[in-house]
Amino acid sequence: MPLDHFDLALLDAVQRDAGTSQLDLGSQVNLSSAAVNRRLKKMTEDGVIRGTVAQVDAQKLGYTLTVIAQVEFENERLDLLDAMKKTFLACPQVQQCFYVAGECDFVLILLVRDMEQYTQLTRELFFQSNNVKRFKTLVSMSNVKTGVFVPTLD
Amino acid sequence: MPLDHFDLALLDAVQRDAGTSQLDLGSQVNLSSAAVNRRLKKMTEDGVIRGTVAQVDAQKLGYTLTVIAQVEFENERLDLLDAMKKTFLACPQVQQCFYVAGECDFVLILLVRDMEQYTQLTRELFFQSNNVKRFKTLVSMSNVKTGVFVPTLD
DNA sequence: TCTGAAAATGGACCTTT
DNA sequence: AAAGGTCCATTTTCAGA
Repeated sequence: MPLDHFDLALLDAVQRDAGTSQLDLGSQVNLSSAAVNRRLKKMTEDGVIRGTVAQVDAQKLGYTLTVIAQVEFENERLDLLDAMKKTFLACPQVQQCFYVAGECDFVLILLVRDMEQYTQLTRELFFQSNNVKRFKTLVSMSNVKTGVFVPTLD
Repeated sequence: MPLDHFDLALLDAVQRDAGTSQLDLGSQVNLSSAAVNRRLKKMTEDGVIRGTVAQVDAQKLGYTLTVIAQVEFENERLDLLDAMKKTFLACPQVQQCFYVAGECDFVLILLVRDMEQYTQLTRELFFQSNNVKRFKTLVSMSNVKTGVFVPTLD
């Protein structure tokens, strides 16, 4: 599954705008629309392209607050961690979750309507389990850069 | 720009798979494809839908490491912070960046090929400016949840 | 809501290296 | 073989009746 510079250029383009027609993509990278079609199909089959999603403006849906939470656990037993992972995965307000090495165990990015919803969520997510030693809350004042763009050139 | 439950159901669906045809979306939410078309068009014009993007597998492009960096500044002058924002925005390996209140100033999510690339980046991003007091590095052992999904129902 | 034109997708087939 | 190009059928989009 080697990716040549055509593939990388296509990945760059569709990560910016997945709505671009294969004809337009073709003229951007100097390829016929059929070749573009084949390459996109192959990269999708290979799992390089996992899918296409719409990006929704969180503000406009009332999610005005982005919160970063760092959660440290009492007990790091694998089954307990797995249970926490499942809880986080199932919570729609948890937009992202990373399990990290070092001092804190999970880093969460949460999208909430207001502080009240956040405090409510901390009860459900953190205190329900009885396994959270402490957590730290960072409130984003400005979402400088967001998205899921993967570098293609460097 | 009031969003009814049809709109929310559509937003939910296109955030999961923007490739779904309007006909399919229609049968999912009990609407004709024409109605789906009109609603999607309107929400795009209103900026509720900001666009559609392809999700690429970072691992498959060789970006095997996700790093979370917390950066604290010496001097919080507005022009210096703006300069940092621009630097972070321009760096492809900085996937996300939040400016936060409280003890640390920026939280970054970085996608890097290996630790060497990260240490190289810290030099370029953090030490070039001469304005970074300290930074903390958290290495993600497991990207439990990623994406840009905005809750639609709750 | 239905109909139809324009556009986009995706496969078949042929050619080149 | 592997990959590109052209052509064509099918599907999808999207505006007007």
